[in-house]
Amino acid sequence: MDFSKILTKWYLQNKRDLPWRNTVNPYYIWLSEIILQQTRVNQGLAYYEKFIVTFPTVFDLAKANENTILNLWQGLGYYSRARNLHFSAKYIVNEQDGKFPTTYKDILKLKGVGDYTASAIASICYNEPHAVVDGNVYRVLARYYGIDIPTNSTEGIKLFKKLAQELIDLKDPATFNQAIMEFGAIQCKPKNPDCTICPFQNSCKAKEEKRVEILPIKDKKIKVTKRFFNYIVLISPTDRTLLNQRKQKGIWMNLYQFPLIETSKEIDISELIKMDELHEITNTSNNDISLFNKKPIIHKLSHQHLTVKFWVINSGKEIENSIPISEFDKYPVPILIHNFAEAYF
DNA sequence: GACCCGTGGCA
DNA sequence: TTGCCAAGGGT
Repeated sequence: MDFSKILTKWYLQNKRDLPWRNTVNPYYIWLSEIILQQTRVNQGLAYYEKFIVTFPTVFDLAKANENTILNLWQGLGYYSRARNLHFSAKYIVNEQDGKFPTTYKDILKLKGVGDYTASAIASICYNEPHAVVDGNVYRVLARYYGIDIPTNSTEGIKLFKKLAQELIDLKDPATFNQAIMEFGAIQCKPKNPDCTICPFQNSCKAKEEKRVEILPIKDKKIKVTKRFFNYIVLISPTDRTLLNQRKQKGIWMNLYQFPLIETSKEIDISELIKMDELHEITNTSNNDISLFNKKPIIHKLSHQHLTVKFWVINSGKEIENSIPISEFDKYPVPILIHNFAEAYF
């Protein structure tokens, strides 16, 4: 039996029952694929269910406010996915008469859709034989063929796409694509795969050479920037607080947060009260300041380590442009801010 | 081509 | 505790 045959047989016996596997509606498949980018199935599942209930059609998604969409996306990370999803929904409705693109080439034009996602949608919904290459596929192929070319190098990206494209079952690309990803997720796992029950145990190059644990190779470690955040949580006598929207490019774009004072190192209260930025925010000589978290919160993002302090200030008077604390949940916020609010409010 | 973008699970 | 990595894509 060839690779595709063995793989498909394994898949039909071992696949999970996932909601997006019961439809070929391109809108639903698109939603699921965007949600699952760089995200584990278990983490994305609840978000998929929320989205299809809240936005049953692309028209519902297109006409929603961005805040509503970001609010539903809250906690999932990589928020540009949500902004691009909204942008593309509006494009489909306003410029394509609400009709989802039907070819790989046209699907690829959607913002937030790259080669992987276009291949997934085109194969699952329209039976186009474009091979998907995600983290699972890199791992399966690197091990099966014993390839130590870095998967994130230009050469690697090209090579693995070519290999996947050669292997794909032209008669049923949808099943092949989902099978190889599922195989990578369940059987050919990153750590401690049980090769004794693998259907490829007699043909896998990495198994033969005892290199399963070291493959695939990935080069370049990402540089992590350290930043120091001081959030100023103003509380008015009538239980109102101040939120700002992050408009600049960078992390958490378009999400909300408390007024932020960023410093080059950790600061204490004596340093804080000397800062002009603080007085611009409080609009008064400060009086009632307390630190919420005695030990700074270390919030780790893929490229940044944040050291965060929440400074709570009772303003003693009304706050301009403030919002009722009771309406806090209406605003999309980073999980860091959400966790603070959960604990404090 | 290099760098940026979140969050959570796991060993 | 730390590093890895997850159904990637944009700039």
